[in-house]
Amino acid sequence: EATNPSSSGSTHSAAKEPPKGAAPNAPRTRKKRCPYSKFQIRELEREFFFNVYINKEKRLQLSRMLNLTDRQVKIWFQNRRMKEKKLSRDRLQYFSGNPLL
Amino acid sequence: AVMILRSRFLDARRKRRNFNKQATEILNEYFYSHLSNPYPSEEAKEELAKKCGITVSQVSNWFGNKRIRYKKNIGKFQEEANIYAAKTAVTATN
DNA sequence: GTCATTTATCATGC
DNA sequence: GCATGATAAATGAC
Repeated sequence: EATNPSSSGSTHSAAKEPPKGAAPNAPRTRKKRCPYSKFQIRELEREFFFNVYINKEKRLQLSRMLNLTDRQVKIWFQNRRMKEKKLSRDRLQYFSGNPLL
Repeated sequence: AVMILRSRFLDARRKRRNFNKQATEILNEYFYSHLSNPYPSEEAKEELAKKCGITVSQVSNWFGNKRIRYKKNIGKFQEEANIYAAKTAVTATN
């Protein structure tokens, strides 16, 4: 559980980034989805528990600690808020709409 | 008792259960009759959900999976496409 | 920022 | 063993 199953611990450095300017042709390949490690998830969840919205300062700090880009951290918080909202909707429907089985 | 329900709810999300045949029929019917634009509106999703006895989120999941899996291998779904095309053709003539 | 979506991955059914 | 439904990263519209 301690180590990162995703190779090399870095989820972005090895990934493809748009060429710095060498190739004007831009077939910007979508970044391959890379599941985060347990450690990364735990730290992200820990910060999410404190505040659902993360400021830029803590975001940069977290991204360095977890070896993620600030963009990845930002998007993770966005997705996490959507997940929380969906969980609330499902809970509401589950406990109100159905008789207790 | 509440805790039992709560725990059951929490891990019930990824405990997959296949939809019944009738629900799959309804979803496929809509998908193949809107193959040029298989993106049901929010209202259409709600109606499909009610008819299928599932949630709107499940309808969205089904269409998301269906679109990409169809696009990724059209040939595999050709037979299925013909079946529902014929079915909608029959209902159209009636 | 939200939010529908694409894509890959996960977990289960059979 | 794949089919299938749900979830996790990533993108883009607005």
